[in-house]
Amino acid sequence: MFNFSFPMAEYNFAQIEQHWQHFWETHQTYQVSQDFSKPKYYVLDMFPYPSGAGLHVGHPLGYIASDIYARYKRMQGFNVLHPMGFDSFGLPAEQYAIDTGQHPAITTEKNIETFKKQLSKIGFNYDWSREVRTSDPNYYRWTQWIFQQLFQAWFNLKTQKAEPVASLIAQFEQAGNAEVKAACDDDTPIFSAQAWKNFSEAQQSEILLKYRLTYLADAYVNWCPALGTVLANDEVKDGLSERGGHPVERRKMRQWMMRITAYAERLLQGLDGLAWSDALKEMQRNWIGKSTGCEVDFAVADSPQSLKLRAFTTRIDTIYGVSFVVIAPEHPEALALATPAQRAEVEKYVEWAKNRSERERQAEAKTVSGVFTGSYVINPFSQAKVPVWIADYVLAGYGTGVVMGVPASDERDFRFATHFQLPIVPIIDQTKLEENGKVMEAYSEKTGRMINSAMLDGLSVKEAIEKAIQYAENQGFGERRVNYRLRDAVFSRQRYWGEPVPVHFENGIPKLVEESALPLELPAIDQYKPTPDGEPPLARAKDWPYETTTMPGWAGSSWYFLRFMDPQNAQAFVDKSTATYWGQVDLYIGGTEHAVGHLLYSRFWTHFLYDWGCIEHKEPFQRLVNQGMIQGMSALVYRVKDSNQFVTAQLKDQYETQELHADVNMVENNVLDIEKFKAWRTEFADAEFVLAEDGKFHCGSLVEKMSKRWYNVVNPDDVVAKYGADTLRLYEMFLGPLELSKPWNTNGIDGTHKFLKKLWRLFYTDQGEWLVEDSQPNAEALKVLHKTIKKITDDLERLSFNTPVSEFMICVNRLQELKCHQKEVLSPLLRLLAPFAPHITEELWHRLGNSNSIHHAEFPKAAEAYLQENSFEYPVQINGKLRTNLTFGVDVPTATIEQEVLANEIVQKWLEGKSPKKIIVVPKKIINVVI
RNA sequence: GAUUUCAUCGUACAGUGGUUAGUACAACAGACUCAGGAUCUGUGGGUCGUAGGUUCGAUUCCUACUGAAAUCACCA
Repeated sequence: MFNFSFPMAEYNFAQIEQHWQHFWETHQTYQVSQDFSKPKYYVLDMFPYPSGAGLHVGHPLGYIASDIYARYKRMQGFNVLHPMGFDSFGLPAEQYAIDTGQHPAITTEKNIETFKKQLSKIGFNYDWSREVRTSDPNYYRWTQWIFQQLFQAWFNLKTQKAEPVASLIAQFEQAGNAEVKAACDDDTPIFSAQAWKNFSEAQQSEILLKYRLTYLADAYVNWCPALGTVLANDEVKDGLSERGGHPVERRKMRQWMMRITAYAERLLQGLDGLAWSDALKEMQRNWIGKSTGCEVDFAVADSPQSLKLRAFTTRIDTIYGVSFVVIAPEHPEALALATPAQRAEVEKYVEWAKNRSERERQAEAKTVSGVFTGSYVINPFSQAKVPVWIADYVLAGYGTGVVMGVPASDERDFRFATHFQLPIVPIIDQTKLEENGKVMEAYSEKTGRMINSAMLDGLSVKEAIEKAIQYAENQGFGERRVNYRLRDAVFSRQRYWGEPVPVHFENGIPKLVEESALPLELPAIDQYKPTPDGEPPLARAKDWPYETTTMPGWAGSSWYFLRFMDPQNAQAFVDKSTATYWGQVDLYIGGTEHAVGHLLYSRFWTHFLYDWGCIEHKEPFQRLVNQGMIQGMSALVYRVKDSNQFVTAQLKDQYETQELHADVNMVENNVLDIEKFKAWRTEFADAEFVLAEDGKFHCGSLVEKMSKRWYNVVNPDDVVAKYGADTLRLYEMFLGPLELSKPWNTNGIDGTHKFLKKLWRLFYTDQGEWLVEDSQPNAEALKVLHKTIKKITDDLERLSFNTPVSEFMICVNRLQELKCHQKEVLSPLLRLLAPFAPHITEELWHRLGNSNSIHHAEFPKAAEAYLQENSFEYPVQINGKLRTNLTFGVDVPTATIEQEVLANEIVQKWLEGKSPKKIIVVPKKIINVVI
């Protein structure tokens, strides 16, 4: 049945791996069963964007870990779902299309094939029959469908869940919107039932958009001129686009938005139940940025319209220290507050602030700028009259866009007040003062007692906050309020290669495309760039009556984990009972770069789909592990200045040299292959080399990002060709803990390869003679085996993938010492190792005479019986120093041990006749006699 | 600045309130070989970041400091 014709003397990984990969594919070894009676386990990798560059050794790290875990769980009897797919919409393919005119679908298809070919060589146990691609119309039809559901939903704050818009309309018709508590736009007007009925269709549509979970709105967005599109907040880093690093500016545009803020509280609370790293949860908490405080009204003095400015603060206790109020330049009342005398200056400032890019604004965060409006407001607590300023350190999008300036207790306010010479009054007794009584620096701690604060004097900060809020609420000029830093997400992209938004417009009113018309497929267009008058690429399509922006990259990835459960379903995005069976992803492995993007959006959509009754779980990913980045280890050579002479690393300090990067593929264990180096580039062809004492040329090394630019990219294909997939898998795990970032250094790979050879030697002599015996193994060998089983199982349970490799090495070394070749030991050992090294174990498993796949065999269980000892040799310490060893049975009572220890000759000698103060017996550990 | 994580042979990682702190690579020596490679055998190498504390006993627990990494950072 199996062809074992190749030589057995050597471990021939190339033949073994090719043979079994083919076997698994033809026998569909990894196809997931639809048997819902078995316990399920869902192991998922973050699916990749198929870039043209292909894989480097960093990519498979997480895939290998999840692959091992999935195999482990299957061997334990779970029905394991372990799929793979592609996040195949995205910018690079589109950029390439703009440059070459080639349709992005074609390049994407090509890239996916490359990826799959590379992945297949590593021996993953993906069920490829479940593959999904976000750019496939059969897939994005459901992305569009989910979008439509969000459009038809509003978030009821009373029930804390999404409900159909129809129920909202019913309420409007009954009683207007005064009693409706909903997550909605801040500028939503209050109207009566009658008013609602009198609204035109367009007006009603506008109102409803303020409630829908996906909606059109004029918003300040991150516009990236270089990419020609808007970006979400998490796609912008330090004022530059995450992709490409282009400048980003603020621009007001009408955009599709996602009302993720509706779920802010649930997204925050939900974190508590998840088995994610603290760091990651903290990042999400920071991003959501909940702050509890109070809104308070400042009436504008001498205002004919009795205008009020509402400020948000977490420190209402400091209200008596307010010496000014600042509003954001974008604040709607900014110009209205300008007195005639100040008007010109205010206009100038607002104009200036508007045109500043996000980057400039952040880069100059420490420089103070602002302008006085000429208006004053009344502090409702003290009745003090304070000036109103406009400054761009106040953000329009957070809170109310109005800040009360308390320079003595806020650093930014302090800087502002100092710069514009506004009064600074200390209101907490801990505030540091100069000798002349001036405030030295802002005191922003929440400890101390209030001073100069009338009714709050003497209270602690906490008490003062509580009292002030209650006072404000009683007096009707303020209320308790929770704010989130989280913003609604911009959902429009002015690009081609994304999901079309399934909406058309009738007289400017957005209407959903009929569900039966989905998928709304991407139209063919002549060029992939914007139209000459700046419209998105889809505006080029003939007869395209639909929305011209497309969805962002995160749309398709926000629910793909659900599609894997039921990838072919044409009736629904996932069958509900199937989704109920598979439920949450039990283990999700991926990079930390998606901490606040993908992982937050996916949680949002999953919460929504739960509310909508489509699935029965709220949180998509129960346990999540962030694998670390694999960095590159660059090789450096040192060239003597102005010459073609190179110096070995040890001697470089004796010369004046410059560093050059050499390709790491010409370097082994830091030794440069000089011939390859000379052939690498013509300019090096006749280079000279100053060698080290050992006659070799050594390179320096440097850890940096793996990148073509540094010639330090290692392709897994090359490693597989040289050592085999099993070695690559073991080595990637052996490099270190999964979560840690670590450099790829091929130096150690020999070690893992040798290990596999040693394993082979347990089965065959170097002459190819079969060594395996059916005889009974001795107790020692069994102990080694079961100790290993226990350790490996424990390690896997806590997702430690590097330690088992070292444990396997110890085990094989020990078995070799013991000359153990018994089947009864080797068979469980193979099953134990199978998740890590699936090819060699499958091969040896069949050579042991098995006909089923080892990957469907049972994972061995540790038997305590083999691990137990019946006696223990105790180290005996006198005052913490080892003096002798004594052996006792494990069940001897400590009292007996104490007696016998004291009676012992050597102990007696050390006691020198004194009686011991204390005697400590730790069972199976140690005995310590204290004198 | 805030939060989180971390610090153990030359390097990368294990490990532990308790005897002599392990594994791999690298280094060194030997066997085999014409030689190299491969293989095998053996050897050396660590005050467990620094300083305190708890304890009979601390590399392990606690505190401070130092250093490193990641994320966030005008969010009122």
